[in-house]
Amino acid sequence: MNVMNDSPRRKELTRQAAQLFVQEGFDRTTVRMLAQEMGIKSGSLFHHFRDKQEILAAVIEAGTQNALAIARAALESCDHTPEARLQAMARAHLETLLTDRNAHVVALYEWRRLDPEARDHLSHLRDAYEALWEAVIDEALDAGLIHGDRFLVSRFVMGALNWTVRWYDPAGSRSPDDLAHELVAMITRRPA
Amino acid sequence: MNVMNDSPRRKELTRQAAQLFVQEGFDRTTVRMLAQEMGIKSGSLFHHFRDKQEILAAVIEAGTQNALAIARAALESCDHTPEARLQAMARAHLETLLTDRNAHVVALYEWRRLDPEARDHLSHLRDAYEALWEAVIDEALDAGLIHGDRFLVSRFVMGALNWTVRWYDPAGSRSPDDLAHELVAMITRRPA
DNA sequence: GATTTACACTAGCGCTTGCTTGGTTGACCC
DNA sequence: GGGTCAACCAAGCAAGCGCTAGTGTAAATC
Repeated sequence: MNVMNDSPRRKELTRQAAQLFVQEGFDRTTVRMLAQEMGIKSGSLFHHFRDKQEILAAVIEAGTQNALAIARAALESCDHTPEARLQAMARAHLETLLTDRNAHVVALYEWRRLDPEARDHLSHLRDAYEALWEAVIDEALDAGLIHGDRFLVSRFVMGALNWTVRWYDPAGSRSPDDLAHELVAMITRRPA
Repeated sequence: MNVMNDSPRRKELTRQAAQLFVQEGFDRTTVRMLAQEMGIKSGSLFHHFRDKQEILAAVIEAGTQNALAIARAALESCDHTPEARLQAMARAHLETLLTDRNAHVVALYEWRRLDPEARDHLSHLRDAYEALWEAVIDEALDAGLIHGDRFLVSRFVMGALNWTVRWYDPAGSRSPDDLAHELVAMITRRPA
């Protein structure tokens, strides 16, 4: 057995699993369906993953790592004004929906299906991502760019952004940049 | 069999099912678990519901009808200013989380588990609810209370509100009225 | 050339699933 | 006091589930 390594093969299988989990939901996706999608037999699947739960954890971990990397890169390469940083974070968040949508949908919808150990491990990753957001929102509050309760504002913003996976069409006419711009304009008190 | 009636018994069973669906998720909730929670045997369940899918549809329908009724009542009893109406809608939305949280969580998380016919029927109900929101947002836009793209603003607001089921604690110190006030203040351009 | 490693296969075990069947119970009704 | 009917039950079926055991094999490593 080959558990918990980072082989390219395993990464590719994880990507394919993410798509099925989105289509069918984790519980409805059987190991036989996963295997067929991957072009192998169901028994062979357990060479790469200890059990079905581990596939879910791998999908969510990959998505969160990706989001974290994109957000960090965006913060490093943007202007250091609170408004620019706010917008960079929003755009980065929406860009992950382009590059890795399946994993993010799974992370949002199937989080509760993780067993306690995996949830514990992954919640640290997610906390790191949310900490980035809260820092940026704190700066915007301090600068007087936005007003209100720190806790509530960050929850409302995260909600608005996470909800986009329900309706955002990457093939449509609106770019992540447009959406980020509109969102920042909505919550800041200056005209867009 | 007794399908698709509105007996009080069925309503009570639906309420109990909602709780289990929230705790375990629809797919993980077995008919035996449902029956035990209801104090009957699993076979008896199919006297009240044609199949497991119909229980899910009943839960979601009850929650959406409830939300629609509360929102309509709130709009009728509030001031006719755009700001008051916006706030009344937000507060009504959050109040449904107090009175009928389980059903709403199920509607948000398990919508995709509905079969096509049920989804078609229920999406009309949901559209009616969202139409209320879009009308109120249109008024606020026309009045210059908020600015921006009509479609995007309503999606962002719905996202912020729907996301509250993830973190809002009804037993905490913040009332639905507080939250509604803060949200409206965040998106309108006047100080709170 | 022998051994190890990575990856895949076949076959199926033990269990749970949603749902059905055929029948019982007790309250109400003309 | 026979008939009706909603509500429930015991028993179980057919299908599908996650996962395991044991084996084959080609490539890499020694």
